[in-house]
Amino acid sequence: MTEISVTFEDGAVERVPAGTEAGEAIRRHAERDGAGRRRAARPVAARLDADGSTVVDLTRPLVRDCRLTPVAADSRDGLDVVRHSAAHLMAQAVKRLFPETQITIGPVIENGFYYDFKRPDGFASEDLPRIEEMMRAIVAEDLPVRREEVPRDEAVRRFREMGEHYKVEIIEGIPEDTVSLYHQGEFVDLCRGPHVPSTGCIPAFRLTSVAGAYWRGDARNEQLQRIYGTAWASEQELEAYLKRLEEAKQRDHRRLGQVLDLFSLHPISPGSPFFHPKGAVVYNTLVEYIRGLYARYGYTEVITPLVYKTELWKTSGHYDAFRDDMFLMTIEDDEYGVKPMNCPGHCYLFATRKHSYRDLPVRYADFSRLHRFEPSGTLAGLVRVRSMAQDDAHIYCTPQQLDDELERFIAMTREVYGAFGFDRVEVTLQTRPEKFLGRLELWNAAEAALRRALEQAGYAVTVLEGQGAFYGPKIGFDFRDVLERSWTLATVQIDCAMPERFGLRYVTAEGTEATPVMLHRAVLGSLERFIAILVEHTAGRLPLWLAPVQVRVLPVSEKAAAYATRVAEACTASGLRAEADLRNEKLGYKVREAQVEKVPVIAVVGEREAAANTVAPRGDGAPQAAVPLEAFVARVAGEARRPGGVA
RNA sequence: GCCGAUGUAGCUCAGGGGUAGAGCAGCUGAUUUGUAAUCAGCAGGUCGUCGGUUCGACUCCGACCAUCGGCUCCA
Repeated sequence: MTEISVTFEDGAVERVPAGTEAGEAIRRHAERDGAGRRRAARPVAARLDADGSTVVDLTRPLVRDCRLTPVAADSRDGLDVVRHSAAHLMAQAVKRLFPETQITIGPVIENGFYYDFKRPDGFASEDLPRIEEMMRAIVAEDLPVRREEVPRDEAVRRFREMGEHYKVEIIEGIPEDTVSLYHQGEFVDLCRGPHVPSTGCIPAFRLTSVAGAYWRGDARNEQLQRIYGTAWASEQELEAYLKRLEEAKQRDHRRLGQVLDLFSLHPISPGSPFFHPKGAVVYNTLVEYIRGLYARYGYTEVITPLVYKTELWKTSGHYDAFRDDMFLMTIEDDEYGVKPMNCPGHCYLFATRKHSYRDLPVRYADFSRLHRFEPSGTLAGLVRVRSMAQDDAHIYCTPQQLDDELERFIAMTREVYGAFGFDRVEVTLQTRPEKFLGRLELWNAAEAALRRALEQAGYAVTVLEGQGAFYGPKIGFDFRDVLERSWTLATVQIDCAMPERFGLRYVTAEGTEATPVMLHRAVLGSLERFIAILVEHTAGRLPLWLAPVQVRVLPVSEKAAAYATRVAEACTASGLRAEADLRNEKLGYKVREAQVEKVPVIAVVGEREAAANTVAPRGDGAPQAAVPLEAFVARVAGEARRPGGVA
């Protein structure tokens, strides 16, 4: 029998007969290197370098010389394998408990996996513990997992016999002539693999939720039942993950929004937040901040109607695309709508007078409230609402000014992200979708301009083909928060349709008329969503300049009440949002409450401070030495200055 | 909109076919407090809404509404 050489990471070379399984080769190597065996966790798969760096089953026969690296369960690749195998494990358990169920697909996702099933009665949450129990039983059986390669027609025939019609459909769509199947006990699934060598190698998992999902992700197709699960290399890691989820819940803006008394939602207007006084402070302070920047970046603010005849959106093209998602009403035989966006209104505003190239660029900023009839099932806190406002603006300029305008916008975005300390930003370029308005050459020029601007700004860009708006391509600035979620905040879009559809013109230097270039742009995006993201990112500890209450003065007893009031007034006189907590409570109680409400500056005053005209600040959870009142006010007022002011 | 779950006092939650309970918050009083919860008393609920079953429904059934987790969508 011919022998082959298997080279390991440590340089050791193992001579084994051709056809030896990868797992066997790893075992031999580990036996020779006792320390290594102790060091390396039990592998769940192997990386076969000579074969295109692919991760393969431990049961894969080695046929030629190769480099082989064990893949441990707790490695990135290993977790993928474990999770994929957990998905198969779940499908097997489901088939045992509910044989009438058809299996479809079951991929790995971040932190876990899911499997989509077709079952006439669907699944209830109570089914999950039963399925989990069966999964544990199958783990205990430690069934070997076996890979089999079969001709595609053969696979189709077998799955058809099993009544797995979705699998048949999937296999029929595979171009290759041979497909791989994975067996474990009585269960067989179409799969590329790799998988763990046996069902006993799936260390820790939990089923988390049931959901509906559409076959092939298309709402026109029938609905399947999706079961989500999470799987880890050990029980400890599973527990740690579940704990992280709990902690994320503590930062949820819906919870904090209540604790901090920022906003509430009421069934009387679903998806339309009520901003409480404190929430309104945050909201308005953000608007004032952006207004301050507009003064420097050359925007002019406008105020435009909330309600228009629908003719407006028939012209813009929105009516066709979004009619069902608008608040519409008929009055005196005319159909009206509440505006879901500002752009068409701004086009009318632009057309109220004749423009010269000398007027351009025109930059209309608008903080109007917008209303969109978002489907009921999609509403979520401040993140997905029916009533919202953006730091919206539309720029009309000449083609020659376009590059400068894009550069100016990127500069403003950078300034804002810098002010919030958002340093993890990814940029996407979203190109022409299948359904689009406007001329192709405009689209091509617009996409080129956006590319140019991003290159100029030095961004590494991810291109999302076909993800642009129907009227133009866009750039998205995605911010990744502390919970590793990505949010598109700023966006700029070049409009390839509206200027022509609204017949917008300006007079050129040559005395001829031309169509202006139109940009749509926002930096914060929706104020509602921005507030939600900021609250979660900061765990409710908003930056001082945004905090609804910046200073709370706590008198030690009633004897210091008058002085506490004086301190709060001194703060207010310096432009700070300050209040004195004069309630008849012990100091510890008031401190606790101020901490829970995340008031950034706590100032304790007792008889000592009153006598010395000082305050005792409480920084990061600990009391500090008393400082003179004036110095305290000056320091806090300085730190609370809104960013972006003219120096 | 679709699938699954939840809905009891302002908030967090317990209860269960015979017409509701706690803690916190609120109010009143006592306490005058030195850095994360002082004590006592009082008050507070058509048990999400509507309909059905029942002698009787907050509890069982149905529809609807809202919220949560997903799917689709997101100008």
